[in-house]
Amino acid sequence: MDNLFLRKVERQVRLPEAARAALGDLARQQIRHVAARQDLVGHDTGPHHAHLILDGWACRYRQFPDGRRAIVALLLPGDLCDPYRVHRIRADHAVGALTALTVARLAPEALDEAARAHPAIEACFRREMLAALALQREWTAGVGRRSAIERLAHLFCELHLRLAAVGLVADATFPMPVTQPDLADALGQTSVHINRTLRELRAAGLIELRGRRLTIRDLPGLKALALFDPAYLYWA
Amino acid sequence: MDNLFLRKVERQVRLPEAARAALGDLARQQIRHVAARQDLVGHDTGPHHAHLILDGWACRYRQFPDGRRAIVALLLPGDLCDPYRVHRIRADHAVGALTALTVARLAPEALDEAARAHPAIEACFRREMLAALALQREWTAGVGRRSAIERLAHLFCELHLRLAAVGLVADATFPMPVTQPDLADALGQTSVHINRTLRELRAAGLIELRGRRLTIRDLPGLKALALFDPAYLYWA
DNA sequence: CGAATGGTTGATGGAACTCAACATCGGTGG
DNA sequence: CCACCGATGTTGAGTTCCATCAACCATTCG
Repeated sequence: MDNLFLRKVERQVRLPEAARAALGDLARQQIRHVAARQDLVGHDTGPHHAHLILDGWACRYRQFPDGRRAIVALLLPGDLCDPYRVHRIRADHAVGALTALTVARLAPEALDEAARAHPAIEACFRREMLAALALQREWTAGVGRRSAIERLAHLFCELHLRLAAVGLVADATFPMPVTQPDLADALGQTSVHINRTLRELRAAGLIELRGRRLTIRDLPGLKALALFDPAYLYWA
Repeated sequence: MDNLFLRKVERQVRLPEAARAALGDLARQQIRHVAARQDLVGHDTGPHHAHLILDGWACRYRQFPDGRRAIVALLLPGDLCDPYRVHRIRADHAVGALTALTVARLAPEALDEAARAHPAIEACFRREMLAALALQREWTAGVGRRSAIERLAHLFCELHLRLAAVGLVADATFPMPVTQPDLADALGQTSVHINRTLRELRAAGLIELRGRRLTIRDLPGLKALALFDPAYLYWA
C-alpha cells in the first residue's frame, strides 16, 4: 500500500514520477512503532526528526507546570509532522501518541535533500506547513469564540474531511479513538462536560459514537451548528 | 532607518551583505498606508500580496456569520505577513489594521526571486513561518487552558518580548494600542471582563496602563502568574 | 460640539467547572 | 476463562467564573 501522505497529496496535485518515488522511499525508512500514551517528541527534546504518521493518531500538546494540559493539534494518518528543521534548543511542546502508532522517522538531511532535488516535494512541504498554520488558526478561533457544543461539532466536521482526504471514511463513519479526557484537553473543557455535550449531540440526532467509531447522522445539521467553513483545510 | 524585520533577524543571524541589501530593497517598494479598522486582506480575497509591517499594529481575524469575531494573531512592526504564496481560492481569515498602519506590499514573485537568489533569505522566511506556527500553538493552548487573568498576563509578557526584539521597549514600557474590545476578541472573552481583569492586574501592582502605553511594574510576578515560558518565541 | 467609540462599574444569569459516586470497558494475569 | 484492576464513561449536586444587560463617564474625531 502506498502511504497516505502521498494519497492525500495526489488528490490535489500530480507529482512527477521521480518525486513520488522519492517520497515513497522516504516513508519506508526507519519505521517505528510507538505505544499509546508514549511521546514521540518530548517537551525537552532538542532538534529532532520529522515524522510521517502511517497509522494511528497522535497529538501535539503542551504540558503546564501545574499539571494542566492543552492539546493543540491532532495528527492523523498521512500527516507530515515537522517537515522543516526546527532549530530550537528546547521544544515548545511535545508530540504524543493517542493510540498505538506507526510512524516513519525521517532524517532532516534526507528531507532537505529530497526537497532540493524535487521542487514538487518542496512545494508539498510548504503546503503542509501552510495547512498546519491555517488549521492552528482555526483551532485558536474555535476555542476562543465557539461554545462547547459548537467546538465539538466543529471538530467532528474537521475530522470527517481530513480523514476522508486519506480514504478513512466510509458511510459517514470513521475511527474516533480519542478519549473524552483527551477531547477535553483539545477543546479546552473538562471531560465531564465533553460527556454531557456528546449526549446532546446524540440526542439531537446529529451523531452516533460507539466503540471508538463515529457516524455522522446529519452532516448538514452538524455543519450548521458548528458554523463550519472548510476554507481553512488545504488538503481536504 | 533600516526596517524592523531586518533588525529582528540580525539579532539572531548575521546576513550576507547581498541578502541584507535585497531584503532592504524589497521593503522599500510599494509602501502603503492603511487607516485603522481597514482590512489589508479581506475574508474573500483570493491569493494576495505579502506584507511587511513597518509601523502600527494589525491582526489576523476570523469573522463568523453571526457577528462573532476571533482575533487569532497580532502583527507587530517588523512582522512579515505571509511570505509564502497562498494558493487558496478564498482566504480563511482576514488581516485588519488595529491602528494606522504603514506596510510594504511585497509581490509574491519578488519574494520567490529573493528566496531563490539568497539562501539566507529563504531561511528567514522559513523561520518566520515556524515562528508563526509556534506562536499560534501557544495562543491555542492559552485560550484553551489559561484563565482570564493568566491569558492577559501572558499576552503582555509576549508583547514585551516581541516588541523588545524590534527595539520598541524602553524601561519596561511599550505601546499597547489595542482596545479592550479587540483584546476581548483576541483572548476569547468579553470587553467587560477584560476591563475587570485589567483592574486586577493593576491592583496587584503588576502593570500600569495609561494612554495606550503599558508599563510592566513586576515582570517576574507577571511571568509567574501567566505561566510564561518563552520557548515558543523564535525571534525574541 | 455632538456623535460614536471606548472605558468603567453594578446587578444578574448561565455555561461550564468541581467534586463525588458509580457503571462500564478493556486488558492482564492467575 | 474468568477475576480483577485501572482507565474511561456517565450522572447528579453544588459552585464559580465569566457573560450578559444596563447604565454612565471619558475620549476622540469628524
